[in-house]
Amino acid sequence: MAEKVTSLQVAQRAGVSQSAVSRVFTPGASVSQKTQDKVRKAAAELGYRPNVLARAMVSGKSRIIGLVVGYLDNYFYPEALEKLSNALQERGYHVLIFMASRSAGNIDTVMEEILDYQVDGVILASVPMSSDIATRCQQAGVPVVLFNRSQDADGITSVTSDNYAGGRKVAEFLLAGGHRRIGYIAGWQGASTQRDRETGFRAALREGGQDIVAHGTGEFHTEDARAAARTMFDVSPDLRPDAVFVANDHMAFAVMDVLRFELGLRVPEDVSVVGYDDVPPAAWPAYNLTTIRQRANLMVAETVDALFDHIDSPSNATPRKVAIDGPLIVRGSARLPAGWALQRTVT
Amino acid sequence: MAEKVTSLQVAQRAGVSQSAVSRVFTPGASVSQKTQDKVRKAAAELGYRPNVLARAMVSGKSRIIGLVVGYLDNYFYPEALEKLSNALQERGYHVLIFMASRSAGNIDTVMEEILDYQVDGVILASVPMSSDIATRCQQAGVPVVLFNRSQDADGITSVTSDNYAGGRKVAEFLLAGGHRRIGYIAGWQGASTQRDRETGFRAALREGGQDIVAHGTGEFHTEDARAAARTMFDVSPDLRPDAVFVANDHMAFAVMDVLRFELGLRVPEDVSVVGYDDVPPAAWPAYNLTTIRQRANLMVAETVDALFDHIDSPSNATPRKVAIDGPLIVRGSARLPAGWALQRTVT
DNA sequence: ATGAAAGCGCTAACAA
DNA sequence: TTGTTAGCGCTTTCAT
Repeated sequence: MAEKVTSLQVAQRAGVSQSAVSRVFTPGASVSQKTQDKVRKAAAELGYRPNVLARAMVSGKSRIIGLVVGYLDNYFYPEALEKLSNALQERGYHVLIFMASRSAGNIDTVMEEILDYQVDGVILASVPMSSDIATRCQQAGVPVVLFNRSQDADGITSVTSDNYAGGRKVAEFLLAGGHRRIGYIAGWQGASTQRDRETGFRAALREGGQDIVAHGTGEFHTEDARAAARTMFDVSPDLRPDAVFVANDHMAFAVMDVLRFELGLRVPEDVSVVGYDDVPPAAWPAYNLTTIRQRANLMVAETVDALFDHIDSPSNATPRKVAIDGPLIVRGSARLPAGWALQRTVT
Repeated sequence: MAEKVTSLQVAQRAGVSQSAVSRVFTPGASVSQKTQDKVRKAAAELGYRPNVLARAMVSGKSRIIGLVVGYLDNYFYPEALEKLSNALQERGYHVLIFMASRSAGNIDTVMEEILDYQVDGVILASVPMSSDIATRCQQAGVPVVLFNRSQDADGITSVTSDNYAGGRKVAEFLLAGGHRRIGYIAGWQGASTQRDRETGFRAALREGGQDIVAHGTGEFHTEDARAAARTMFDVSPDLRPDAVFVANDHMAFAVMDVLRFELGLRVPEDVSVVGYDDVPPAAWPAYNLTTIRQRANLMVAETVDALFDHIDSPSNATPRKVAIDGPLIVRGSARLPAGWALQRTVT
């Protein structure tokens, strides 16, 4: 069991001062090649590695980013988390996870904990009360960026897909497909993603001379979505919507299941279904869901960029709101407008 | 923007020594009620919170657990991660994520990084080369536990489901269902989970007087599983297996898709399919997959227990290998043996 | 370019 | 119970 090796030990073995060792392991320091070599050799022999925590104490930079996440059952988040973590790792940072779920105590506890760790920045994803947390982090001088959620008023940086535009695209697609009775199953109203998707959707619908004929709320949860689907579709055929836009894929799967397996309806022959996110199961043949793609790679890149802008420039980085356009991925769950080609998606 | 508040400032405002403040925030310390009150009041007024990093430096305990994970696309892992993180949070610890994926540099880099952070313990999940890493951590004096993976030889603690028993259960179920041509689609051979599942499966099959008639390898990846399914089932009907056990759900979905949507076979009428893990999509009606449940809650609890045993007792905690039995969840993807009841699963 | 010295914010003996 | 005193391992002036 290798004992802890300190810079002092390396210094002694190399016959230099302790600060020399520190310099060798500090990117922009001034050390002679000779010292460099001696130190590196000694360090290698001893298996020395700088202690990140000690460095953090004196430098004030922990190289830790706090990621606060509410839940991972929407499969967009595991994907985002993986990419986020990878991107941060490449920059020499690491992700410290904070679950802000129902089970884990209240949000205030999480807030205090995250500050205790002296994180260099915070990313908030799928977190209820995002705005409160964000504000408190900023007050504490910790850069924050909201991932896949936005905040209207204040100057908080956020990265989302262009949910308004996405909602519009779905409406236009459904309109073009000749649908006359269009329904909408919403997510949690507290989320900007939900609100923007719905706003864009309804705006484009109205421009096409229609409006939604049915509205349900799934709260982004499977069970609620299921219930909403039953209420919306378990009615006489002439009252039944011929298409439904579901605020995210996670709920759309549940809705499709109710439609096909509980109500015996065919998708898309009887009802067209469109989702949002393009999580992996959307491409699975059993669902083959038409949906708006959230470009996780781009969203992550923008998030990391924005975060480091704030970290690198103590105060003069201006808050930004990035909305990334995502394409409509046309699969088989919605009737195709005349002239539209079915998109073969490689999974 | 609140400035950093130190224990010294709190001490001055409360009119006590700095160590008094420290004691107030140290669980098992001896402080009078009077001091306690004064300090807490001053701390509240100043918005003071102990600096975890400083504490870590002197105490040698960072309250950080390193979680090394290879990928999150098998949906068993996001679930596990969420539960793990919650369980650790309850104990005052937090999870620092290290992605050991293809993209992120080699495993050695990850190893060094994880040690740099002075983590109190390491959990390895779905990581290639687990054994190497585990050994190196132990050498560095950092407790390790393998999650959902085991190591035969050495004394490394691991927590898995009882994969051998699980494999047996599947075989017995298939045998009871009257299947005569049973196939197996394997996961990555480097994983103990794969090996144990296959070993148990074949052992029970042999006891029933059969053996697998077809074997494919999916490597735990969707695409490979798809290819394996094509090879195995795109043959003349008399050569075709009438049942297949797929080493995990993630691959089983892909196999079912190939069977139904590419080859036009009915499940379970033409082919019975059984998976392993019981991830959420297995319960979705579109798949309705019969599978062995990995009890994530129990596995997480055991993992955390084992880890803290090692953390709390520097050296005399004995390595353990926990294998948690998981039930067969009978759904509709496999033909029911006479007398077996279909299990209604609440999703 | 290098060493000496002063802490970063805290805990842990040690006295009192 | 309390205050005083050492450091934890490192970065960072400040001299040299």
